Amino acid sequence: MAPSALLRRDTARMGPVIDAPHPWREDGARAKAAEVVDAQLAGIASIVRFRRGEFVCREGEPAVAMFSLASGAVSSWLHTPEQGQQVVGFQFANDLVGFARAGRYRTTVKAVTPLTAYRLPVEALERRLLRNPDLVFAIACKLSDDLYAAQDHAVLISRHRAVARLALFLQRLEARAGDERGGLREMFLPMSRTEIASYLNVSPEAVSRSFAELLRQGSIRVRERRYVMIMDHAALDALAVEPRAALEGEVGGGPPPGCDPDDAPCVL
Amino acid sequence: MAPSALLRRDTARMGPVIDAPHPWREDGARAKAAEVVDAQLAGIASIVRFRRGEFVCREGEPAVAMFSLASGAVSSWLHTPEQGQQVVGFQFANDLVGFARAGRYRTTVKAVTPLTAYRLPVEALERRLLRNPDLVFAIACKLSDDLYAAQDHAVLISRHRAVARLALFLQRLEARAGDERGGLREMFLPMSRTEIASYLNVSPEAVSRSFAELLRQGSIRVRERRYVMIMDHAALDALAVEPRAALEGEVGGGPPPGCDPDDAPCVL
DNA sequence: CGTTCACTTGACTACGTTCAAGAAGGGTGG
DNA sequence: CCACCCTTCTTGAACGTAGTCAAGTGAACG
Repeated sequence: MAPSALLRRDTARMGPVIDAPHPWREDGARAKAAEVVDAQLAGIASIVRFRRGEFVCREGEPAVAMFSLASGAVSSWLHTPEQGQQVVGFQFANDLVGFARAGRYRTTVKAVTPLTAYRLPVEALERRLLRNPDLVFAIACKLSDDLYAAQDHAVLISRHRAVARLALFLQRLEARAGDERGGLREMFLPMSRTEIASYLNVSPEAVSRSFAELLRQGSIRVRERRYVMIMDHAALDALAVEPRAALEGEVGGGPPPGCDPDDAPCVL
Repeated sequence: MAPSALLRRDTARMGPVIDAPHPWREDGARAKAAEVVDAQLAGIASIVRFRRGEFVCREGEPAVAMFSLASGAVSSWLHTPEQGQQVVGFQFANDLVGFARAGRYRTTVKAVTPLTAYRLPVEALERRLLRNPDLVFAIACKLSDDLYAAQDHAVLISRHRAVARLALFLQRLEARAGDERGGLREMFLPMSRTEIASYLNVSPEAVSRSFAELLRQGSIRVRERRYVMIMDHAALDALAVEPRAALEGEVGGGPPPGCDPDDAPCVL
């Protein structure tokens, strides 16, 4: 059962789930009692399954539906200036994919495992959204989570050493999969080395070398290439912290000397 | 008036503005007639001003309000593993900042120009949100815009040549500032070289060298360090396209041979 | 059992970082 | 108004790390 850590889902309830932390509650409160929100979606959702490697949607094509992932994992891709594409994120159970701009999908979404999802047609979805503030609010919370993940991605690929990126990546995956459980835990990496390389923005070779280095120093243990156990979190933390002078200490030193001395912003 | 390109705002109307494109309309339709949405916010907003270098909010502090920017520009910072901080985005007039997670600000927001903003206390804001689906919907659209910007940021800093990053950055700034206007246009860069460096994830030295290179080849013209005019968009495009083998062509070749031959996902 | 693709390992090159020093801009004080 | 100071920015030179090309290994599948 270890491999399913990233793919697990509460199978007791059925139907699409929009589950995100509330931005302004300090405790771990959810955006809204999930049952209420999900009931709004149950009527318009249909179950779809994808095989590994299949596309859930493609960047630039007309956006006809969104997808709430029930089980499995996907990678989200974006075209790059040089005609290639690049992984900008991974999504798992309970995540929402298929976001659109100007009526077209923003990213290409590809199943990296066998996938089960709830398909939510946009017309019906939009009708419900404009009548249920709770539902939109829950989706907004989900969106901000995605925003934060994207920002974290930028921070991740700002580490220079490839091992540092991999170390951070593995720790975040474990945090996402493990949540509350402590102790040593093997986790399943559903994505290929190539996809990891694209996400970390390093060459596949560098990913290999970084895995090798982590193995060499004993911070991780790898089985069958896709099962990873973190043996030494501290060592990984140490790698993530690089000597690089990334604007240490307080940001930019506050108001420059040229500004008025009174500190408080004026409220009119 | 050229310098105000990035800072301009429709001064005809007053009050906070939530203005984002509708995700599912192909034309440039807005999320909702702005007047309706903004009227909801007018009652709870107060005007605040910040001087250059002042902080609108700080990462980790209790989130008491959000801010709708009326004029000026800000930079958003995130702490990095090595105790430093890093620019994850720039926001301008009509943008929303001060997003939170678990009751605390997610980023540090710093004014890079004199700033005017509408302050929206979270309690009042949340009350309005939970009663006005249109309002939440508009904010969700804004959030997805921010998400896309963050993803684009990741794509931007995936270019390894520093000139490529700068070229892309300048083009995006111009696109954001200029919108519809064609032709040569000088634009104002409100942020410092150091902030640009942090956002592009290169050293300040590399930013200098990249500016020098763009100048040398005549693609841009710079005045007083902060006024830039793009002379040759094609040259900048060419720089942004690097030889790098970034997974060219179709992503990952579709379903691997191991999968069933039938192509369509099964809809239950 | 053979073929294919993904992954790994090795050597060379190139770009950016770093360290160090110098130039320029803005603000303050005289 | 000018001179001074501080900060920011620019330029230069050596090092380090990842990219690239190339070959080799392993696994998965037919």
